[in-house]
Amino acid sequence: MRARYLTTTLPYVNADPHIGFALEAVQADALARVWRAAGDEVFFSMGTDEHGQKILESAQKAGQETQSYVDHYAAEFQKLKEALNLTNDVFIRTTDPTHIKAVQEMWRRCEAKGDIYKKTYTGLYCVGCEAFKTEKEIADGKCPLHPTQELKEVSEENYFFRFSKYQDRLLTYLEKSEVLIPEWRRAEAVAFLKGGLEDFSISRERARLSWGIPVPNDDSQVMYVWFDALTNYISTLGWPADEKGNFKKFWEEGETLQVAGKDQVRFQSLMWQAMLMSADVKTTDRIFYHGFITSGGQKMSKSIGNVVNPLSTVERYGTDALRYILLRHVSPTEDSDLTEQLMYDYYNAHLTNGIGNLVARVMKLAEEHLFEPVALSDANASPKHLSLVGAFKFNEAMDGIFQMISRADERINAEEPYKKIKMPETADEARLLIRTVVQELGKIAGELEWAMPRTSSRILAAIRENKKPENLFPRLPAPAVL
RNA sequence: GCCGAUGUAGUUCAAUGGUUAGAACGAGGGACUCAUAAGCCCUAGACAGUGGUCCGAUUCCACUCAUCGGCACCA
Repeated sequence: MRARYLTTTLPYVNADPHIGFALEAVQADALARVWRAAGDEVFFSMGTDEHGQKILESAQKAGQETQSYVDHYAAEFQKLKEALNLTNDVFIRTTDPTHIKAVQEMWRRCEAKGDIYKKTYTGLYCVGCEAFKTEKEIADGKCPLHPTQELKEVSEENYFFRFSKYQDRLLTYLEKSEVLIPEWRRAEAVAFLKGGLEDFSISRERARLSWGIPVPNDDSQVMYVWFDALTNYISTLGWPADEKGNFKKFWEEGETLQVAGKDQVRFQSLMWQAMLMSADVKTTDRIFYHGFITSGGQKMSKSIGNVVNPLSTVERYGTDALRYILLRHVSPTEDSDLTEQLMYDYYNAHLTNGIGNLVARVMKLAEEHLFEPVALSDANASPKHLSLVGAFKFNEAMDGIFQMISRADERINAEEPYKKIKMPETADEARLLIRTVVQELGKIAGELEWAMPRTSSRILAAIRENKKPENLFPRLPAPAVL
């Protein structure tokens, strides 16, 4: 048994939960469940990133107080826990007082190391947006949102983090195996490092951006979101006070794993690790980067109308159906496509016709012909499947489980217990066969716990009661054609 | 433009330097009936393009094209 720390990234709460984040959450949850099943002690953290310019703007646009705006969205993201049946132990919000204190302590430590200094930052400022614009945001030298106004070159004093100082140590960090998964993403991080690191700004003038964590001993500045948000990975454990000892147990002495999207390499594997080095905190052991979900071969966007919303998908298909789709039909590390039609096909072919129908046919036979429930030996996932999940091969583990379902169906067809039960001379043989397939079903249920927990327990309950349950995955009407 | 990843049947994926490139969904056909008109069996169907290395390439290399990510202050 060992202590294992697991976290997703914190989604930025200026929009509804994205299916890509649901993927990240479900992958992390699968890992947490598999580890617990193996006897490990797991600390699984999730949360929301709630500070910064974009959120302030979104709140203003919505005509809401910033705090109540973020409260609303934090609640939306917490709904995911129920909707996806997630087993995260904590939900950290970057507006939590304990997080704010932790970030300020992080700041003090980095400052004490001489890694925080003040410098004049000059950028192009759009008066209309009341914000600095990055090069990418500027078209033809103008802000696309306010093309009639000239951008102003504005300077302000900000604090900077001495990122450049950590170039060599980061290179060394990246040499360790499995710090980046998949391994080939390392090249990207190394290339970034070798391009030379620039110190990054970690504060803004409070006059321009009020929605942030105050900089210690400087009321005129608030922290920029990066410094704030990244610190959540340890503030969630109670760092620095660590009254419950979770930080020591799970971060310092345990194994740490972060799950993030493939666009996060720079932030998670470089900037965050440099901050940890500066604060003399252990770096993250492993960071797993998942791929993106596209829809119809394109990035999801409201204007295209191809957005797959996780909450409405759960409403239509159910929690375990979405978990199933994300774990089996989405590649762990490559981009994958999901459309209404694809999800409907997966649901029908494998859940309704597959596991759902198998449970119905087996339990009907059992209910009618067995005199007592079949006793199950402990239903646990097989080591083979557990290790596949532990190696982030969620889809391969799922393939293995669904092969067991096919084999059970094949067996029933081949051995025909439903026919043999009707003839007195083969009735006993039929009952034995039925017991065997019920046992097989129990095994399948045990295998499914980490992936489809409710389905797993419903199957086990049906076996215990020796009763055919309500259809697990009812047949649904086809989706409207787009 | 540079770096990395991906490109395999209608669709979603897999494998492999060498006999017939696997599977699932969908499609067509068949025998059955315990089950959610489900399940089972059979059939048809593919290696992005060009060039190279090699006795032999889908697999290795180069280039082209397409998609995605990165190339720093949007997280």
